[in-house]
Amino acid sequence: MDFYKRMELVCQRIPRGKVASYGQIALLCGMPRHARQVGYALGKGLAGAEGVAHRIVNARGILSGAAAFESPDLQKRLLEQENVVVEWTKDGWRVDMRQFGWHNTMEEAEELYALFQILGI
DNA sequence: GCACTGACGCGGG
DNA sequence: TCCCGCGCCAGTG
Repeated sequence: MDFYKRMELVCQRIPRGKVASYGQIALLCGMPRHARQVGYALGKGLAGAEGVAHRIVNARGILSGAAAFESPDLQKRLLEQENVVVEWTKDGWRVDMRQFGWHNTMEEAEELYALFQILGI
C-alpha cells in the first residue's frame, strides 16, 4: 500500500476542466479520512502531481492551496485556462463543485483499485 | 514516546 | 446555505 504512488495515478485521472477535493482523492486511493495527507503530499511535491495540483480544492470548492503556489493567483489562472469559472467569495477564490466537480463513477473507482492491485501499490 | 501541525471533512444547529 | 466545533492522522522535532 503506497499512498503517494496511488495519489499520482488518481490525480492524473482528474479530467482537464474539472476539480476534485482532497477527501475525494484520499477515498479513491482507498484511504478514507486521509484528506490532510493529500494536502501534505501536494505541498511537499510528493505524489508526482505537479502538473495537476491546481485541480485539487477543498470539499466546498475553495482554493485553499493558493498560498502554496508561486504567486497567490496562479492556481486560479491555471483553472481559468481550462475554462473553469473561479469566483471571489469572502472565504477566498471558489469553484462551483456542482458544475466543475469531478463526479467519478463507481466504475472508475473499481478500475483504479484493480490497477493498484496489478501494480502492487 | 509525546506534543504539535496542517493545501481537510463532516454533522448539527 | 452558512457557521462552528470536533475529529482525523502522517510528519516532524
